[in-house]
Amino acid sequence: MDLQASKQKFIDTWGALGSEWGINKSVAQVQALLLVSTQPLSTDEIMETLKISRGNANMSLRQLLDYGIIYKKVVAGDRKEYFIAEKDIWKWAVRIAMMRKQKEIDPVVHVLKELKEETKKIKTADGKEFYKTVDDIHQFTEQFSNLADKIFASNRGELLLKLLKIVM
Amino acid sequence: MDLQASKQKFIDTWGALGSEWGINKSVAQVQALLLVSTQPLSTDEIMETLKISRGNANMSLRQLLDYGIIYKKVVAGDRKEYFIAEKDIWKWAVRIAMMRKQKEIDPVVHVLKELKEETKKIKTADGKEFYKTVDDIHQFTEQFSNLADKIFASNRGELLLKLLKIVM
DNA sequence: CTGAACTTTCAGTACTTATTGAAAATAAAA
DNA sequence: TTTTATTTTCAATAAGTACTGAAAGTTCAG
Repeated sequence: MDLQASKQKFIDTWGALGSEWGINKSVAQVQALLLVSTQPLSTDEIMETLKISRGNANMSLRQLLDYGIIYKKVVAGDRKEYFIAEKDIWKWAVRIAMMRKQKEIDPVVHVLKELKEETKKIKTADGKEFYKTVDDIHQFTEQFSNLADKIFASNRGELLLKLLKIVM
Repeated sequence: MDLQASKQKFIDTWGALGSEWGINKSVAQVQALLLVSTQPLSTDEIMETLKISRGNANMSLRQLLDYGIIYKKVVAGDRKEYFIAEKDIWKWAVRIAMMRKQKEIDPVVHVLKELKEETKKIKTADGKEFYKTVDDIHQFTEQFSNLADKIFASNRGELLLKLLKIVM
């Protein structure tokens, strides 16, 4: 199997993983393609390689730029825009993780807090049981949220993980 | 706001969270409903509360049973099946996490290994760069996979997390 | 300016996933 | 065994999500 085939396999696998975790397949594939490309790529090159439309390519690139995990690269003497991927996984993965946490987890934690607030004074058995159920989930989530922040929201994540491996 | 409304808010929030993370909304809502219910519930009660069809209710319950995060409960003198939720979040959340890891992450790790194997002997700059890209992702993933296993695939997860909070 | 090169937008369409409801299957009671 | 209650299945349909392609918008060289 040649390198080109391996790259294609990587791109396909990455697209499938993305789909399963709520990231658009094309978006994931474009990132994968840029990750394994040695040169900056233009929209047309991406369209051709992935066999996707201009609209799709453009939207996917925009999204990845919004995420902050790819960059524009000016190529001298060429009017087209070129793109390169952030290659440091500790940068791009952490960025995705933090964004999704903020967008999808934090609002849930907020609702859990509200629910506890709303029901903490209820004295019925039913009310107390509900409070406990919500509280359990809230505490569980906060514990992981804390751990995630410590690992991700610092630039010492890699070191921390290596230390954990030693002590645990 | 009364308890019933709070329960509904919990169910809705849970359904939305599920959708965002690849778990069918109805499945998530049924689990939420059982989590906040003081008694075992029948299919009919679930259909009525969540306003979903019999087919949907039945499929959702079956899936939750497959996941192992709800149980059947026999009610004396009643022919219908009743259901209760596993209330221990350290049991059910860990189960979901491990199942998804196994189904969706592990195969990707396997492909990453294959890709490294396929390309490790390539001597071109391009080949070496690809190997490094894949290797970075592979190592990153393995580090988290290890941490996850230590926290989840043991029954001391809660203790571990508390210790981490102290030492980190 | 003007026109060519390039990018963005978005209505229409295709594809995927979720849901319904009724028929078939199963299980218990009469 | 027959009847009745209950569960399961699944074809049809709805809802949600992704993708296309062409038109509109933008930018820049001449």
